[in-house]
Amino acid sequence: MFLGEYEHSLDEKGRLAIPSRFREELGEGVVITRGFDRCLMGFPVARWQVLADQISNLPLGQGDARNMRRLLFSGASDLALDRQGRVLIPQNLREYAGLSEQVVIAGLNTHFEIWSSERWEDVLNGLDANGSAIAEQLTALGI
Amino acid sequence: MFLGEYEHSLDEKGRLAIPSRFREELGEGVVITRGFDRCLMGFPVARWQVLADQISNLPLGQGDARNMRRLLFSGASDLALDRQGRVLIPQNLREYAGLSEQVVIAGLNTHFEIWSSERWEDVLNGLDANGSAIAEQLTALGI
DNA sequence: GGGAAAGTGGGTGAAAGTGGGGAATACACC
DNA sequence: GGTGTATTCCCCACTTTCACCCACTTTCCC
Repeated sequence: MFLGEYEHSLDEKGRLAIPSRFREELGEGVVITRGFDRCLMGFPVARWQVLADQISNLPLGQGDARNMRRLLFSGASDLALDRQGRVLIPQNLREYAGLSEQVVIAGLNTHFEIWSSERWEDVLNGLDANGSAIAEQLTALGI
Repeated sequence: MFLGEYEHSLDEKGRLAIPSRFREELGEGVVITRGFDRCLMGFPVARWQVLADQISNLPLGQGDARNMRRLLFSGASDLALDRQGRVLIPQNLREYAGLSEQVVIAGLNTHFEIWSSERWEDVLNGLDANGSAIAEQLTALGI
């Protein structure tokens, strides 16, 4: 269960410390890939494999499915944490998500996302504006 | 069953004592999330997981649904109680709910809410003002 | 009134987050 | 083939934060 919002810094070498709460659930490795809306996604290896299988089984005929595969697989890399619990984010992924020094790591229950601080601010601000829509969706779930 | 209204204080370290009546029902852990109207919500872990699964099953394709998940899960936190029955409220949640020293914890049967004392006052006053409207809604429900 | 439990405050050692040095490897270039 | 640069993966070290423990005061209940 990945929960919470963490503001960490990307050092000069491009390393990012994974929140300690996440490390246990990740075990040895983590798969980082491109996500939607110019963020990166991180998965435990086991979950990634399930997801990868599902995507691979989508019909080749659908354009959306093809693009989904391009997004997910071409950017994916299986990374190990160093003794300090950090991973080296590949440069192409850093560029994709526009990561600079300040980075936000956000838990999303089954996986987590990595954002540049500025973009993350925008996401949160955009949500405030749509607060009522969220309330409605939650009500539909019986909360 | 979470019932009652408790006024507790948030200490300098951001810790909040959970009312002892609630502790048994929470067991070891509690999940605190952003709630509506700038309060925080607290759930027993088991109940939270039911909600989390429902939300996680929303379609990934919709931008709104993605953003809703980001708001909910990034604003959630799985916390353990210390031996004194307290939890450390993460700073981003403290800010969201505007918590200062005086805090109100209100039972809502299935979960509980955490308010800054000032805001809680406003809520109660609002109830006075809108009492009749609320009564009408209850009547509509056959209560 | 006495005892237990709840709420509050604070100290301390461990762990998290951060920065950087240096060896090993890969790569391009001369 | 040799050299120089860049990258990556190890360490180690520092600062800050947090989790844990202990102690005090107040409240509640018998």
